[in-house]
Amino acid sequence: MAGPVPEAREQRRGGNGRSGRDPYDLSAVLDISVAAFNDFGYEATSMGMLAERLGTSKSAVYYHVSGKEDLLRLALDRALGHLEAVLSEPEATSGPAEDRLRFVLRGAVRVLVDDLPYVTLLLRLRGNTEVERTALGRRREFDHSVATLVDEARTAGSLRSDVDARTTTRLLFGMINSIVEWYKPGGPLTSEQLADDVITVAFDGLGEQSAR
Amino acid sequence: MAGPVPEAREQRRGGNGRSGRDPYDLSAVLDISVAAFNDFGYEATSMGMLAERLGTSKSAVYYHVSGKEDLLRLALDRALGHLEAVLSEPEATSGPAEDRLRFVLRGAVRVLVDDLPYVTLLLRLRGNTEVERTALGRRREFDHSVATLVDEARTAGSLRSDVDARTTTRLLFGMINSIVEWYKPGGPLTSEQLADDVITVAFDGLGEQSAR
DNA sequence: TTCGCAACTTACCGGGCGTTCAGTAATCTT
DNA sequence: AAGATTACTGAACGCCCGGTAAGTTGCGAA
Repeated sequence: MAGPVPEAREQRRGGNGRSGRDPYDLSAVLDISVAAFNDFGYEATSMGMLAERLGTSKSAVYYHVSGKEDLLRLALDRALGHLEAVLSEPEATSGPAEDRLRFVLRGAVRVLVDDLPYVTLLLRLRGNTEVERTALGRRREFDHSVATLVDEARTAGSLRSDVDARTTTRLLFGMINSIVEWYKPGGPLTSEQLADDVITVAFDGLGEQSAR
Repeated sequence: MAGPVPEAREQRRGGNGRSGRDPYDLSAVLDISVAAFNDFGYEATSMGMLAERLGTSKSAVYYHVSGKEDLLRLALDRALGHLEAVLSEPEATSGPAEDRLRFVLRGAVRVLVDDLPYVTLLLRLRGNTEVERTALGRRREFDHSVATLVDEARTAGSLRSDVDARTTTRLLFGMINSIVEWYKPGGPLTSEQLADDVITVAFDGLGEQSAR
């Protein structure tokens, strides 16, 4: 339970940095911090624990970031940036509503898996500070965009209309977001296969296969 | 942002207690504490904040419970007890696998809604302390029981078999558990209607209605 | 009228938290 | 070789946390 995590040293800059002292760079500090935040929860993770995992001192961390909250802000920016990028891709902005919806869902699963720790952190926010509330606002905007897509697909007749649209969207997100709680990269289930499964279950349900 | 929450006083024992001083009883303290834990997160909620919401002092809280962790343990016991009770009901233990699965899912949604704050707290645990790890163990056992049910329904041919059983179960739980993040009791959506919607979407999917 | 107990209140404690700061060694620049 | 810069170290700071000890109040019982 003590001492630096093995990967910590390997995530240092190595020989390609300007210094021969093998220092940390920001992204290595961020990676390890986010992992710790997810293990213990953001509030329950102390700067001392971060330092221990990084194999340095508390004050060394302050050379790279301005504080604990800054670390959180950087991490959330990354997760949100990548999620929002999905909505900007051409396949998300033109074509039949159902196709755009499927593309965005697939993209969301991809980002979720590629940036798993970062998105995990985002999805567990409680909104205690201004940084958290800002991030939650951006997340709500993303959700809203997808909800609009669901609405359009419903109107176009691609989605069932006997269940409330808002409920539909939320159950859909619930399913997708839950991935962060159990998906382990490197396991037998690839991210592509996972995305396929999500789309299949979401659109066709768990019941025995129909002819669709 | 300061002072006791209005409901605090109304949740006191009133005239039916033994004392005429209108004291708190344990369940009122628990209700308000769990609400605070959900608002701020368990770690981020201090005993001082709880006292403020209850309209008393920190040490008054210690008259009712032995500490912060005790409060957590009591709350988690309640949520887990009610969830486990669903599995013990006769409709969950006999009959066709698909019927038993539908009954348990419906029951889980019912408990989730009836004990919303308590189950919310349970679903957000990180396992930092022994109390949390014990609760997570019981929750895993519950999940495992439902996973077994899913397996049986698959074997009986009631569920699709082109998606991995483990993935199926997890997406199913993801959908159901997400309810705690958005369902507001007293709104237009009743808990019965919600349970119907969950079962419908889970089994038949979001796609346009088939003939099933 | 006094007693006894439930239900507190006020005052406090040690400890860990996030953060700061002065100093320093190693390295790059000139 | 000298100076500037990078990347730290170690010791402290003040604050607030969970928890406690001791005294006080209000009310029912005798």
